[in-house]
Amino acid sequence: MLIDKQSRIPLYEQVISQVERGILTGEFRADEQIPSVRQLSIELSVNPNTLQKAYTELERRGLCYTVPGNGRFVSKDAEQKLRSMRRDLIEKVVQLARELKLSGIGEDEIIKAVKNAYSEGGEAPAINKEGELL
Amino acid sequence: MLIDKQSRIPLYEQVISQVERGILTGEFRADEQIPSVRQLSIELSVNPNTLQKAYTELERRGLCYTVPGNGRFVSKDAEQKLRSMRRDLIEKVVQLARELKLSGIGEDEIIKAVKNAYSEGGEAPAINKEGELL
DNA sequence: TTTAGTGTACTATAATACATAACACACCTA
DNA sequence: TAGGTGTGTTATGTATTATAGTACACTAAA
Repeated sequence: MLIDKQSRIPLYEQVISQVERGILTGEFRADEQIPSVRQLSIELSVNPNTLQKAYTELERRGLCYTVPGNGRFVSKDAEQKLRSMRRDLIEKVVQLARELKLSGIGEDEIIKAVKNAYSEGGEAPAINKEGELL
Repeated sequence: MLIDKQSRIPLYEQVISQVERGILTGEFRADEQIPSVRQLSIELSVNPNTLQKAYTELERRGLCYTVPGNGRFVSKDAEQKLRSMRRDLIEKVVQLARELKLSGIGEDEIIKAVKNAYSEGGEAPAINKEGELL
């Protein structure tokens, strides 16, 4: 598990993403235990409460469950649920794009805006060697 | 000029990006005046101080200059400077990627991480209809 | 039973970051 | 002079994030 303490992304959100990524890649399988808040707090040098927040959210999403006094485990349908959730998000994007198209906004404009939005959040603008917006 | 007040990206950063985008697209040309802090504060319903912060940063980057009592204008070499700046950022990414490659980390892993990082910041995870990480 | 490891809950605090409000001042143009 | 520019300052409010510290209940294992 890797996190970036310099990032603008909150630590607990990074942890959520990392666990979700682990589920999708097969690193964390159904009914397998995920690292405890205390263990992970040491490994990442992060406050246990921060991890508690991340895990609570993962549980709210139905991706893991708790066995009191024992630990936290990946839900049986976690992977399926994750793929479903992400498909839904993609679908929303598609729907929005359709509306924008009807409004007369060009596809290039949308793509530029999206990539521009991404570049704003990070340090690597979407641009080629000639300095052109892609 | 469009901004998203719901975005995680600070308003002043959005303004910076929008002006830079305007310079790259030719909307703002060399020695042309850009909207004043007061004018834009009304247009966007944003506090003048927030815009002042954005414009100060643009000036620090050498992309515009101030004529006291008159207004703020695009630098002659703003477009060139912007393209150069963005080329440098791309180059940094390339350098970093080379180091990671030498460390034995696969290209796919880097790309996944980058796209994952982007998806963390927004609402549209980089993933296909099958729910696979791209 | 005891111990150690789990999750959970709560309060308080610190540290930032962001945005606004409300000024005052200097400068230039018309 | 009047009105528009930029600049600078101080104070305030708000939200978010992260930490510290503590306490409690549960379970597995020695």
